[in-house]
This record gives sequence, C-alpha cells and structure tokens, in this order.
Amino acid sequence: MKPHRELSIFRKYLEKRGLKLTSERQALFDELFARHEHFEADELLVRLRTKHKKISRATIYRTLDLLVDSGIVGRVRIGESGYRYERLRAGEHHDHLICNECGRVIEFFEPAIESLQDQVCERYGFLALSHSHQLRGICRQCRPRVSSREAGRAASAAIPGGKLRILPTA
Amino acid sequence: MKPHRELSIFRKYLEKRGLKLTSERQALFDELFARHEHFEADELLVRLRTKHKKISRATIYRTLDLLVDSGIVGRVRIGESGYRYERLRAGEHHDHLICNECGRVIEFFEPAIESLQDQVCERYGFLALSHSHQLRGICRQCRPRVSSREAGRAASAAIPGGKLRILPTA
DNA sequence: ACGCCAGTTGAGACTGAGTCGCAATCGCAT
DNA sequence: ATGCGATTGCGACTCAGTCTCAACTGGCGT
Repeated sequence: MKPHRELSIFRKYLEKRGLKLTSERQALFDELFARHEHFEADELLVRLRTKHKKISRATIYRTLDLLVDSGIVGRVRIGESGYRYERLRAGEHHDHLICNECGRVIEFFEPAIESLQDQVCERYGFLALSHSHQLRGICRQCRPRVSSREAGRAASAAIPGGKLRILPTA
Repeated sequence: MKPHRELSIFRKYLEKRGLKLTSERQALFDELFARHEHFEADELLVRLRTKHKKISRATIYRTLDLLVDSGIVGRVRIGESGYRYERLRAGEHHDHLICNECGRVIEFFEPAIESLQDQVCERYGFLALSHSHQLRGICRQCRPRVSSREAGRAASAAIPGGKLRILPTA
C-alpha cells in the first residue's frame, strides 16, 4: 500500500512535459490509490465531493487522461457504457472476466493466450499496440442464484446447439 | 450473396414473438445484407436516406436490437465510441484486429485461444456467455507509412523495455 | 376483401458520458 | 516576491442512444 513508486512516476511524467502537480491532481491521485478496485470517472467525483474536496468533472477527466497516458492507470471498456479505470502495476497485465449479474470484475492472466495473440498478429503482419480481452457471463457466486431463477422460467431460452457457445458481444 | 437464409431466420424470430415484418425492417435488413462490412447505426441511417427510403434513427436502433437478439447480427464495441454491427454467419465466430491508422477491421479466429478461454473460465468457476477480444495496433498496409513518420520524430516515444509490450486499453 | 388492434413508426425531447472555451486562478522557476 | 504558462471550474455543447406518444399499419380473423 505504498503508492510512492507510482507518485514519483506521475511526478516525473508531469515534469517531463512541463505540467504541474496541482492540489486537484494530487487529491485525485490519492483517492485513486487509496483503493484498488475498478472505478468510473463519476464515482471518483462523488467520492472526492463527499470528502469535502471540490473538483470539477472536467478536471477528473483531464487528470484521468494524464494518468492513463503516464501508464499508471488503465482505461477499460467494461459494461455497456462509458469507461472504467484501474490501477496498473508496472509490467503487469491482465484481462477480465465480468459478471453480468453482480458486476464483479475478475482479473486473469493466461500467458499461453498472450503468446497465441502474438502468433495471430504475425500471421497478419499486424503490429499490436494494445489489446482488450473480456469474457462476460456469470461468476461462481452468482451461478446458483441464476440457475434456480432460470429453472422457474420456460426452457425456451436454451441454446439450440446444446453445447455451450461463446458469442461475441462487446 | 443469398440472404434468404438469414431473412427466414429473422422472419421466424419475429413471428415467434408476434412482431411484424414492416417495410422499414425489411429495408434495413436489405441494406445490411447488401454488404458485408462492419457498420455503425448512423451509417445505415445515411445510406437508407440517400436511397430515398425514409426511416428514423429510433427505428434503426430498434431494428438493430431485434437483429442482434435474433442472432444474425453482432454488436461490437470497436473504436473509441459507440457500437459497430456486423453480419454473423451461423455458428461462426471470430475476433478482431483493429488498425488505429486506417480503421480497418481484420477478423481472426484462433481455436487454441478459444479453448484456453474455456480453461480460464473453469479455473474461476465462471460461466462465459459471450466474449470480446480485440487487438489494436497498426495493420500491414499502414506499417510502412507509420514507421517512416515515427523516424521523423524524436526517439523519445520508444518503449523503455525494448521488447514489444501489449498493454490493455479498451 | 375488410376491419380491427396490437405492434410500429417518426419526431423530437431527453439522458449520460465526455469534451470544450474561456475568464479567473495557481504552481513554480527565477 | 513576481510573472506567466498551466490549470481550474463553470456551463454550454456534442454525440450516441433511449424514450414518449400520437398517428399509422401489418396481417389475422372473418
């Protein structure tokens, strides 16, 4: 729980391009590194507002852009609308399992998938700069609840093919 | 180029829930299956408008929802904002390589990745219902252009680690 | 062929997320 | 302490998508 490392990265990032570490930026940074969850921009706004800090929505977005750009925060398209942000630990990377029921986000990392991705890129002469890989469905905790609910409904929603099919969505 | 199969699926889908095949829905369907690219909702609106057909934005979205729900069209989060739609051929599935330069979308399918995904889900007791997997970067055609442009700039943007790193973004 | 009515449409108001312009303010190098 | 470029907050704005509702229509029943 020592965000010092990230703070100095951020500081350096700002310095390098003649930007300033204002009290708003510092406050946002602190709030962000006080937890370790995924969060939305407006969530931060509310949290800071309730903590007496005043900060505008525009500044939240502007600062978030800086943090993403500096590499210590990641911007992810999760859920149906808007972005979510997450702390990024240097050099680490992960993808997401997202529960449609409770919204829980599970991070996973599968080296074999990563290297297969590289192979795919090679195949197409594609230079990958970033990627996004998310699986949506029902998490372990929600499965019992959902399946009992389904039992109540008609079986009409059953997928024809029988076998579990994974279709693209987002 | 015979969309008859899909049309009958759509027809059946509508019938099953007492919905009607209106001229607007038919027109949208036709326009959609006249090509095979990824497209945005507003794009369809424009295309139909220029083809003398009048149709409202709301109807476009409503019909697109039906098509997605019936399984013959897929909704994908590509690019920075909004959705894109794409024809789905029955049983087929693919993921995307997206070029940041020209916007080109390359479809790929890697069975090994799919099965690794299943393994990841098992590991977490997660029931996957859909997934999204996109790599963003520079396509073969754009690479020469981009690298020469980069050469002009300072080398300051070089990634420290040296090795190609793939970071999450969307 | 006709009528009926649930389903459908278009227009425009609305929403939510994010961006922009600008005058007032602030960090910080000197 | 000073100066000035960077930054902020505000509110207006955009953009994609949704909603409401009165007017319209597809297609079943006869």
